[in-house]
Formats: sequence, structure tokens, C-alpha cells
Amino acid sequence: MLGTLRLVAAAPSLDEVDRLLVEELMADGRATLAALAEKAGLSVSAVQSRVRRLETRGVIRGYSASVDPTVLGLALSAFVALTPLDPTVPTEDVPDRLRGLPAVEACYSVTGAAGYLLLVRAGSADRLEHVLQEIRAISRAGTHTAVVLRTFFER
Amino acid sequence: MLGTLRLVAAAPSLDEVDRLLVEELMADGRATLAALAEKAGLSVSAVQSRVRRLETRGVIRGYSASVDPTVLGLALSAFVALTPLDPTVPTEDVPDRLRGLPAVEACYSVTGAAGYLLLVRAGSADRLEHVLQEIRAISRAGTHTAVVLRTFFER
DNA sequence: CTTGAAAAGGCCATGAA
DNA sequence: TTCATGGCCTTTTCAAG
Repeated sequence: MLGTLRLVAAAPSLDEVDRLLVEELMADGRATLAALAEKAGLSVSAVQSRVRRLETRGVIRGYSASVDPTVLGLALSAFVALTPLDPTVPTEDVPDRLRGLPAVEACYSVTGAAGYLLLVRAGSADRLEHVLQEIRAISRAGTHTAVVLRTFFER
Repeated sequence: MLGTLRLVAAAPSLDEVDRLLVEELMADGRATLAALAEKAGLSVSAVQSRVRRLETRGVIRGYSASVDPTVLGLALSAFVALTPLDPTVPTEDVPDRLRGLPAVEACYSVTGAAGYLLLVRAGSADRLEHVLQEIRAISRAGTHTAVVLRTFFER
């Protein structure tokens, strides 16, 4: 029966019920266990233990309120592509250091000439320019910035 | 005293307490009113009415669980820049139609040659290619894709 | 995994300031 | 807008099948 052995630590797969629960909780992070139980066709206790398992396994990372960014004074968003000034210098620690800047909301490494792509939020053009200076200093890279004119949707 | 007149409908500003509540709820969407009340130094009832007001005013748009994308079989993310094939053709309805594609997680209009920038999530290279075809058909635009090699953080 | 029940705690409407 | 209170609902934990 060796064929049934599987590695589950890295990417635990979800059964149908778990997928339903995850989907519902993504749509409404405050859904009650009773409501989830009804949709899943299970008891509340069963759903409760499943949700807790999803949380402890890291499938569900957390819950958050989604807030209108303009109200928070973060009217300006921009995508910043980083192109290393010297491609031979390793840049592995750059993301960790960029994480220290609150204005940097996301950090990816991507295919193409630019090594890193960032999503930056700032309150004004002045603030954005200041953040860009900090980013350049940290990353030792050139920046190419595309300012967001309109956010149609973010899911 | 005309100088004190202001338009508040578009961007209602928040007082200090509201800002604190919003911040806490962004960090933990399931924070209890009691916990919020303690941090704010107010009664539960006061906090309750404030939170409800933030929700009805649209400052808080909703609550959601954040889920590990790899577990959902969405291991592949990509940024897609759309450059209109014919710049004279209006493209205002494109975002609304792209919203119909579940794989398109975000849609922005940005400065630069590319009119739109999309964040796309797909389960595989095959799926991504299929989504790109759909996007091109909908938007009547050329696509330039940067595949995400690693997501260092998303806040 | 299910049911059932008891206890604890949070939510919400109300009244009063 | 604030606070205090009681009723109702939800969650949690247990036991037993």
C-alpha cells in the first residue's frame, strides 16, 4: 500500500466541503458557523472544527475589513518596476527590507527585464516621490513607475 | 463664514476614533466590539454605532478571509498590461467586461503606454494562456505579460 | 461525523443623559 | 454622541453514539 503515501505538508489539498467553506469566508469573512453549516449541509460542530483546521493549517491566513483607500488618505497608488543597476549583485534581501516601508503594499518578483514589481500606496505625489527615493536607496535599482489613474476593481 | 463650507459626500473624513477602528478592523476583521471598545476607550455601544456607520457610509466595504492562493489551485499569478490596438477606439466598457472573468483579480488604468494593468490568477500555464485569449478578445488590445515568479508579500 | 445540552460571551435595541 | 442594561443569538465545550 505504498502507493497511498502522500506528502501533504507543503500543499494540503482540500475536499469539497473545505473548498465551499473557504469560498464562503472569502465572500463574507463574518459569516456565522450556523450559516456555513447550512450551506455545507453539515452540523455546526463539524463546520467549526473544519474552519479551525483551515485556520491552523494556514489555508485561511486571517480576516480583514476591506476599506475604501481614498478615505484613508491613500488616494495615490502606483506600480513600481525595479531594474537592478548592477545585475551581478545579488538582491535576495531586498524584499525583506522593502517590507519595512509601510507604503509598499505588495512585492513580487516577475519575469522580464524588471526583477521586482511593487504596489505602492501614498497620500500625495510628494509622499510618493519620497517613497520612491527610499525604494531606490534600499534596492540599488532603477525605478519605472506607472501611476494608477483609476482602480476599477480589486478582489 | 462661507470658507467653512465643505463637500463631505464624496470623501467623508474620519475622526481619530474612526481611524483607530478602521485600522483595527483591517488587521483583524473579526475583532469583537468589546475588544475594539477597550482599545478606543469607549463603551461597546458607542463603538457599535460607529462601526455600523462606517459600514453604511461605505468606508468599510466588507469583510473577507484571506486565503493562501496556492491551496486554491491558483499557483500562477501574472500582471498583464493592455495596450489598445487602435488608440482612437474608446475602451470605457472594458473594465466592466473584464470583471466578468473570475481570473482577473484587479483592474487598473495607469499612466504610460499601456492603458490598463491587470492582475490575473490562474491554476496553470494552460489556464493562463486561455485567460489571456479571453482578455485580448474582450479588450481589443495587445497584452504584455509579466508572470509572477514569487510573491514576497501582499498586505 | 452527528446530536444535544449547558455555559459563556458577544450583539443589538432600548432608555436616559 | 455617549453610557448602562437586559434579551437574544452565537460560539464554545463537553458527552455520548
